[in-house]
Amino acid sequence: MRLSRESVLAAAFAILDRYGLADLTMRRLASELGVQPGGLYWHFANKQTLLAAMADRIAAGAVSGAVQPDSDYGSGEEDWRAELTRISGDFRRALLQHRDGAELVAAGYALHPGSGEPLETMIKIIQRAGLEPSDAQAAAAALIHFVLGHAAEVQAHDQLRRAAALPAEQDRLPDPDRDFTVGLEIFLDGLDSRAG
Amino acid sequence: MRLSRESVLAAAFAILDRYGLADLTMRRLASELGVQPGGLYWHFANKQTLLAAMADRIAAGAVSGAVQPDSDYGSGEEDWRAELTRISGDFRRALLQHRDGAELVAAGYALHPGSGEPLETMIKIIQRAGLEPSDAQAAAAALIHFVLGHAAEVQAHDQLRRAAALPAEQDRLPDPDRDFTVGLEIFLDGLDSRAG
DNA sequence: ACCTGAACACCGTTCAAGT
DNA sequence: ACCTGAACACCGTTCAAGT
Repeated sequence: MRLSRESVLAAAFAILDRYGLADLTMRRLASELGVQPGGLYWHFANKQTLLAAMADRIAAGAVSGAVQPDSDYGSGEEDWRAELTRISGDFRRALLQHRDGAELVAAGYALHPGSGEPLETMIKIIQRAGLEPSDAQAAAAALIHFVLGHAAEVQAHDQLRRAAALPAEQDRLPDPDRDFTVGLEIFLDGLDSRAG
Repeated sequence: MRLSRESVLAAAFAILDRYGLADLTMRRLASELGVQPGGLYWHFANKQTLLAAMADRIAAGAVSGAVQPDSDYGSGEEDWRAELTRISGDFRRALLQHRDGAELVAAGYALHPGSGEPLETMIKIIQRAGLEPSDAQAAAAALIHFVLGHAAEVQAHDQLRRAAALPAEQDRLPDPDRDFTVGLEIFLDGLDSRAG
């Protein structure tokens, strides 16, 4: 079978989901595709580029739902809160969709910060909430960092459970969903203070 | 010269600061110490253990300043805000002290979340501010995630500048210090809402 | 255009054997 | 107790050469 960027990406995601980021090596990926390691380098310049493409795909999946267009500006004064809640939840869900997704996206995020769709969207919404541009940018970055860190912690704990081969859902984190909600609400309340 | 946990750690920090986390390999560390790679494994079970020890040391350096003891409880009702500001700033400074410090601590943080001194201290302060324990835990985790993510972004940008060999302080991030302050203040305002 | 073969320069870790 | 020597089982990347 012929290779393509798409088939390489698909195989990469398959390895990621089944075995985790540590086992996603170029050699393993090649052997899974029935190809020599060097063959991959015709489609991706290097491993970093491949990982960045995966990260972009994960992050892009978080903003499928269209955001309130600017034309609907005056439709509601508190809509920014609902929109920020939704997009943060979507981003979190996208990260948790793939094993080690948060770590992968966080690594890629470092390379070209701002390429991430969620960030740009959040900045706009926060500006609409009443913050000036530089504050909105700082606030959006903070929100992204919270979501990434939260998801990374959840997935790190998943990995510990796997390693220890814990039988049941025993020592789960107390309540990750609630931790996320609480953290998000605190942040939104803070935004409210600064906007009002 | 005889090896020791301490001398190994010192050499590891020297490599970290001079060449970065990617160049901190067991083999390089061994050669820097004039020793065979296998020799390191008498002092540290594996690389992960060594990195965790480094992360602990960085994080521990952030809480050198003693925190308001519980006995001084009633000394001021808004002290939690100042204390949280100080400890967050200390933590951030500790992370930025060593090259790739945030990435290192974040990775170790995943292994035993809660071992970090800063987290425990923050939880106590936030409880003192009026949040119930489970909320305080979620809030402190969120704050840690923000600081870690912020510092990681700053250092990732440092690395990009190094790689590109940019001549001057040109394309610095707009203003990392301000971004940190803004993000922190938004979070503290949110805590205030929830506490009051 | 797309991939193979084969090499280069590395890794982390183990473990008998030495001192 | 502490380290050497030497191996094992890997890595990412390059690049002439094939098709």
